[in-house]
Order: sequence, then structure tokens, then C-alpha cells
Amino acid sequence: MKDGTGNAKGVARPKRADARRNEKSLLDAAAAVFVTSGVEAPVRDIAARAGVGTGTIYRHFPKRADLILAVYRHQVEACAEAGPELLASSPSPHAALRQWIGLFVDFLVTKHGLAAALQSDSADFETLHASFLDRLLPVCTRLLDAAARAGEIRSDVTAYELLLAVGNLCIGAEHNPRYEARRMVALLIEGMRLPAQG
Amino acid sequence: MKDGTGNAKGVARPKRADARRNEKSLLDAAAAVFVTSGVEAPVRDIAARAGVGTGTIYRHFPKRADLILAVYRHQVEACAEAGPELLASSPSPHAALRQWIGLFVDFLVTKHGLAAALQSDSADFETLHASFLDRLLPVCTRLLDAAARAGEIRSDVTAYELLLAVGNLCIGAEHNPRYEARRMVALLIEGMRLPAQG
Amino acid sequence: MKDGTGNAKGVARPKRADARRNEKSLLDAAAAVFVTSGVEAPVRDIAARAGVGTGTIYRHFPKRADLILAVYRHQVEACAEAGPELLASSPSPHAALRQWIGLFVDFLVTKHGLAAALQSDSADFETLHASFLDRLLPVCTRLLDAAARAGEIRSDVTAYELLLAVGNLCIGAEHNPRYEARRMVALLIEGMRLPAQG
Amino acid sequence: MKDGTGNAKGVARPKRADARRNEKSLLDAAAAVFVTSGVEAPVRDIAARAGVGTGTIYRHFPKRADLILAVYRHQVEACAEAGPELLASSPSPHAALRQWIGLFVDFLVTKHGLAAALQSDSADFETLHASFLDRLLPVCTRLLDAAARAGEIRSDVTAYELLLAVGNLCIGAEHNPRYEARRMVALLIEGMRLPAQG
DNA sequence: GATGAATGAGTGTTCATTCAT
DNA sequence: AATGAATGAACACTCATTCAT
Repeated sequence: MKDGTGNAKGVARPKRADARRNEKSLLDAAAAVFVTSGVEAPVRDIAARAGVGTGTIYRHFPKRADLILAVYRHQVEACAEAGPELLASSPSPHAALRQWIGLFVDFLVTKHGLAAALQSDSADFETLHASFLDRLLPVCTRLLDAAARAGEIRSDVTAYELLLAVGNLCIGAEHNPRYEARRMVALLIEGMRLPAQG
Repeated sequence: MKDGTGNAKGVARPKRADARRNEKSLLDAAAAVFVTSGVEAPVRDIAARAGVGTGTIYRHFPKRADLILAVYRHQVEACAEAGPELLASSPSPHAALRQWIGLFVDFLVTKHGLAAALQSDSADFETLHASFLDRLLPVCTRLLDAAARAGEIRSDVTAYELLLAVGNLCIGAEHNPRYEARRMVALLIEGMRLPAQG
Repeated sequence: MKDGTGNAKGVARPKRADARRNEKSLLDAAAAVFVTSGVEAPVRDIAARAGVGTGTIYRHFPKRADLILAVYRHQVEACAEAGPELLASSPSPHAALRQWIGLFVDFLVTKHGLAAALQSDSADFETLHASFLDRLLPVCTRLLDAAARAGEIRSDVTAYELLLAVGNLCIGAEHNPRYEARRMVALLIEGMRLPAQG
Repeated sequence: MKDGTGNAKGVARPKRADARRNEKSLLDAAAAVFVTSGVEAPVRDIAARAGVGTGTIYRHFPKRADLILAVYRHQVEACAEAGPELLASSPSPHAALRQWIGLFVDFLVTKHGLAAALQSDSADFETLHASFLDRLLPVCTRLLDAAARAGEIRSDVTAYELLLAVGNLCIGAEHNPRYEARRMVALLIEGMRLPAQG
């Protein structure tokens, strides 16, 4: 019955006020450290940055994946929600796909190590991998399907491989001024396009 | 300044036969372990596999990057040499580019962790990154230029970003049957193509 | 000087009803957890089981020994009280001693870790040790004296060493089906016996 | 083919000279620390006392049980070997048993925490428990059998429970001047005696 | 040159205890 | 009074790297 996190409005205990504040600063610190040292940064570093003890991190996020997940949840969510909207408002499904992938790239490119972590085969990161995919895969699939049905892109590319490919293309982009992930991703998307039918 | 091969400047004393033999078995062992545990595998594992002490590895390859470099030198070399050949024998520069990139992918995809290591910003891996690029960049540039001059591909993609992009696309491919790096790379190359001029 | 029960000197303010209720549930929880995880079980576990915060435990029982003491007080008390009764009702002092030791063993054997804790030299457990002894030593002494005076047992065994010996013999018994503490204690008691005088 | 330890005389690599010296000082340090803080003393403490790094301890003794075992191996061995000798030289099997148990007590009583560790149910200590028993059980069994066959003691006490009981009786003896383990053990042994047959 | 023993910093993780709410 | 969040010392263990033999 304990609820570690959510409990939006209901009968939530009042105490959570300071804890929530603390959790927020934890998330901020983690995000900052992740940018600098990657998502595998030592727990101590994150704790130090947040000005808390290491135990506090473990209390809030028992597994590392929990922390990473929490750090990026909002952004993943925003990205996921943008999918249908773009599909509705764009001139073509392919344009929607391109824009949506653009959002995904914007998100990943600033998360040093995230893309790499998503590739880690460590048991600890499988959850992470899965959670990201759970939310994003359906959205991407729908965009892909729409574009394929419209005859704009080939239909043999799965959302899974596309997301992984895009994720990979973002690795290392942040620290490398000579490597522009967005351009590379654009090429990839362009490579999926089918010639307009006469 | 240290050079793992003992090959300083021009006066290199020819390495003793047994030392060379030793180095060879070191390389074989490292290659094998890299496949299993990635290029960041513990030094001890490699030493054990080679049947030598850890100190021996450090003598031959002071920095980890030296070892990785040595392990893959032959293959990088072969890849580099294939560039001009493909350009000469292929029906078009773009085809040559595609095939050459294919060789590069073949190489990377079977090297667990190599692609990831190439992206590491650790000072230790910068050498690695640089060495690979030193040899491959000119080759790739020449292929790119040829294809661009032939009007087959856009001319705003540098060899540097292309190699990085392809390298990135290969990350994690080995252990993931649902992710086919070659397909993704093919899309990228396809995305560079320019419509044939009337 | 601190006394976990809040019962200082003589002016003890009667504890509030709810506090007493709380303390009772604490004791029950602790007893249950002690059985499962030993008397050194994490405070959190006990608190969780009791449905209270850890702070509450510390309020009621500042030191771990206080808690252990409180948990077993009733049983120690019952054991102590049984001494004189047995002496009065048994056919011989030695029989009374044997039975009383039996009660003590029954008590200890089911308290995972208690016997071990009584032996711990940690400052924290000295209190525990002392408290148990305070109550039980006089009782045991009286039984021993009676049996010795009756010529049934040797008179050079002190209650202190007997209690410790019996306590020790109980260590580890609970989890070891091949080790029957009661049998070993019986041998010890038997070993104290003096041959009946012609 | 690697031999981590033994290899007494044969073709042993020469290098082991300093390592052996080091291992000896490790053992001495461990023994000293065990006396002070018990066999569960922090690895760091032992390392510090021996003047080595923690890694050195792990190299020589991967598991804690290995260290404990090594520390006490000689003494266990000596104890085991004394069994048959005592049986041969003592006036009666019971006397031999008594003396042998005396040796066992002498050994245990000075090893703070050993007896307790032998009782630990931690997986890590099972090995320890088993190793001690492996060596001592047969010896004790033989003494017990001889005494039982001679009609001097009851035959329903197993070597296993006797050793455990004696071990338990030794717990805490070193630091407690008021508790004399030897006396208590003597009582136990006495308690096994059978009245001489007419 | 080769060896592998030694080193010790670095890291994850647990848990008793304190204290703001 | 009760709560439980926060703290941080403590500990086991790993592994890159050095260096005596």
C-alpha cells in the first residue's frame, strides 16, 4: 500500500512536501551529472552535487535504472505525446515523422551517455531500455505506419530499429562540434523515403 | 611519445624473435577477449588468456588504446586499402562508397564495444579515435569526393561525420538480433544520394 | 541511567493509553522479527512490521538492548518465578534444578541469536547480559545451593558459569537439526551430580 | 595447472619466496586481529595490521573462510593428529577423550569468535564449518567409539554434537575471567560417563 | 625482458541514528 | 508523540597500474 512516488492528488500524506522538493533537487543533480559523466556516474558524485547523502539516493531510487528513468520521464512523456499531435498537424505523415524524430534527437543529444546506456546489455539497464521503448515504440510505429500507408516511405523499417538507430546516431554528439547528429539522422530519414509515384 | 611497438623514429632495433612471438599471442588473446567481453575487458583476463603476466601487456602496450589499436591495425589497414581498389573497380563512385562502408561495418559490427570505445571521451581513447580516423579519413574523403563530383551524392557530408555516424550505427548490433546495423547504414547512405540529373 | 520504559525512580507518570498500546505492538513486532532474523535484525524491519516509524522505536527503546530486554522481560520473569515453585514441588533439589534449567533452555533455544547476543562483548549488550543475570542469578544460586546442600551436586559450580554455559550450549540450536541443545545441557547437569553417599 | 598455494618441494616457481613470506605475515596479522575483533573483523583492519593492501588479502584468500581456515589449519591439524596418539598412550579411552577434548578447548578458547563463526549460518561460513568438521569429526568419532565400547560412556552422543557443544562452551571464555570454559567442558564430559559395571 | 604480487583508489550498498516536520 | 527522510560511516570487493624479483 506504500506508494513510493505517484499519488498525485488524493489523500496523499502531507509530509511529502520536503521529500518531493528533495527528490526534485536529486533529479536536477542527476541530470547535470549525467550530462558531464554519463548515466553511469558514481552515486557519490550525484549525491554530492545534490548536497545529500548517498543513502538518500537509494531511498528514492533503489536501482540506478529508476533514477535514470525518473530523470528522463518527463521528456520521454513529452516526446511521446507530441507524436499524435504532429501527425494531425503536419502536411504529410513523412513530415510528421521527421519532426517527431527531430524531437527525439533533441532529447537524446543533450543526454550524454543515455543513448549508450540504452544499448548496455547489463541487466540493470534492461528495465531502462524497456521503459523507454514501451512508451515510444507505439508512437513511432503509428507514425511509420501512416507514412508507409501514404506511400512516402518504405514499409520494411520497424520502429524498434529506427529508434535504436536514431539513438545511436546521437551518441557523442554533445561533446563533438564536428559531429552533428541531427544532420545524420536527417539523412537516415531521407534514406527511407520512396520516390513519389507517378 | 611512447610507442607500444618499440618502433621509435627510424633507428628501430629489430625486435627479438621471441618478443615478437609474444606480442603476437598477446594480440590474439586480446582479440578473443575483446569479442567476448568488449574492448574494456580487464587486463588480467587478457593476460590470462595469453598465458602471460599483466606486466607483459603493459610493457608492450602501455595504454589500453595501444592494445586496441594493435589488435585492429591489420583490419583497419585492409579496410583502408580496399578504398582505392573499390573506386577503381566499381561501376560508380556511389557504389564504391556503399561497398566500402559495408566493409567498415563488417569490421565494426563484430568488435564488441569497439564502436562504443571510439566514442568514449576518456583521454585514453582519444588516441584510438584519432588513429582510426588518421588512416580511414583520407580514404573515405576520396570516395565521398568522387561520388560528389559525379553528382551522385550531396557534397555537404564530411568523411568525419559519416564515419562517426556509421560507427555509431554499429553500436550494440552484435548482441541484438532485432537490430541490423547494416540495414540502417544502408538507409543512411541512401539518404545521401542526389536525384539523377535530367 | 536512561531507562527505556520511561519509568524513572518512583514518580513515574502513568503512560498514556495509546503510548502503551504502541509499545505493545512494538514488542510483538520485535519478538516476531527476532525469531526470523535474530536479535540483531535491522531496526527498519522491526519498525515496518510494527507499522511505525523507526523514530518511534528509538523513542521507546533508545538502545537495542532496551528493546531486547523488554521483549523478553516477561519470559525472564516467568522463568525466574518458576525457580522457587519448582524447588517446592520437586522431589529433590537436583530435579528442580534440572527442570528449571530446562525452562531456561526452552526459552533460549527459540530466541534466535539471543544466546549469542548475551555473549557479545559490545558495550551495547553488556546491559542485556547484566539484566538477565540480575534476575536469574539469584534464582539459580538458590537452586544450586539447595542441591549442593542436599549433597546431590558438587558445590564448586557457580550460578554465573552455569547460566553462561547453558546459554552457550543453546547457541545455534534452532537452525541445526543435528544439534540438540537440550541433550547437551542434560549432560552438563548430569556431570555436576555427586555419587549418592552410602 | 596454476597452483595457488601448496606445491611443497617439487618444481615450484622460485618467485613464491616473498609471496610466502607475505602470506605468513598475513596469517599472523589475521590471527592477531581475530583475537581482538573476532573472525568477522573488517578486511581493512587485517590488511592494515599486516601492512598490506586489501587486495593482497583477496589475492591470497578469496573468501573469508579461506583466511580463517588458513589461520587455524595448523592447529586443527595438530589437534587431529593428537587423537590417535592419546588413544594409544592413555590408560583408558575415556581419559584419552577427556584429554583430547582438552586440546580442542585449548585451541578454541584463545580464538575469539571462532566458535561463534563455526555456528554462523552464513553461506560463507559453511565451508569453514565443514572443513573443521571434516578433519576433526573422524578423530572424535574414534575416541567416542573406543570409550563407548569400553563401557565408559554412553553411546548415544555423536561426535558432531559433542564438538559443537564443546565449541559453544568455549564462546566468550577468553574475555570473561568469571567463566572458565574448561571446567564446564569437563562437566559435560563427566556427564557422559556410565557407572562402572559391577 | 617477463612475471605476477602488491597496491589502493574507487564504487555500490547497507543500516544505525538523528532530527525537521 | 510519531514519523520517516536524511545522513554518512562502514564495508566488501574489483581492477588498473606499479615494481621487486
